[in-house]
Amino acid sequence: MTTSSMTETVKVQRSFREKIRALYHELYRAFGPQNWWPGDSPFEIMVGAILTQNTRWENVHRTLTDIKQEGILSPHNLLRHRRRIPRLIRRSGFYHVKSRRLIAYLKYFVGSYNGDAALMQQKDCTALRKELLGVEGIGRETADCILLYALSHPVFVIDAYTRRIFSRHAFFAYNAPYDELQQSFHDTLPKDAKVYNEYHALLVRLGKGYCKKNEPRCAVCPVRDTVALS
DNA sequence: CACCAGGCAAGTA
DNA sequence: TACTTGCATGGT
Repeated sequence: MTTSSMTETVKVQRSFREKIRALYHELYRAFGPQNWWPGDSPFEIMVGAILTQNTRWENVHRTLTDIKQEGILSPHNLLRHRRRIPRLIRRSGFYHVKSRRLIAYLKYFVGSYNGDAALMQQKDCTALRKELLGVEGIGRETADCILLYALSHPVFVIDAYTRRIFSRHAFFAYNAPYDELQQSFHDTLPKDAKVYNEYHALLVRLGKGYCKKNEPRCAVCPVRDTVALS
C-alpha cells in the first residue's frame, strides 16, 4: 500500500480520538490563538462564568464593565454591596437567580479563601471541583470554566458549542453525559491547561461564526474538508 | 413576530 | 437516570 492511499484509508476510517486531535490542529490553523478567557483577573473570570450561563457574552461584558466603573469588582466589595447586584447584572438576563448564584459564590469564595484566587488554586483540583459543585448555581460547566480559566487547572470544558460541533462532525450524541464527553478529551489530549484552554476557545470561535444552532451544517466551515465529516 | 444565547436547579416519571 | 420547565434581557 502506498503512502498516499494509506493516508486516504486512515482519513476515511479516522477514529473519534483522531478526529479530536485533527480538529484541534485544523481550528488552530484556521483561526490562530484565541487568547481566552477575556478578563483582567481570575475573579473577573469567575463572575463572568456565572453571568454567561445561557447568555450572550456581549451582554455579560457590558455588565462587567458597569461593575468595574462602579469600582466594586472585587469579592469583598461585591459582597458588601450585594443589594445592588440585581440591578447591576440585570442586562445579563435571569438576574434574580443569577444574583442568588453570584452571592452564594461570593460567600463561598470569601468564606473559604478570603477571596484569594491564588490561595484557592493551591487546593487539589478534584477536591476543588466537588467543592464548587456544592455551591448553588455552579454546575459542571461553570465549575470547569473557573478551574481552567481562572485557576489554570487542566480540565476540559464541555459546552453547547462543543456538543453541537462534535455531534455534527464526529458522531457524538448531543446529549451524551458531560463527564463522559470530558473524559474522552482528557484521554485523548495531553493533560495541559493551555491546550484545553485553546481548544475550547477555538470551538466557541467556530460555533459562533459558522456552526449555528439551526443550520444542519456549518456554512462555509473552515474545517469541513479537512476534518473527516459525517 | 419568532427564535436564540459560552446553564442550572427543581420537579416529574 | 432521563426528560421538562422556569428563569429574563437583548440581539437578529
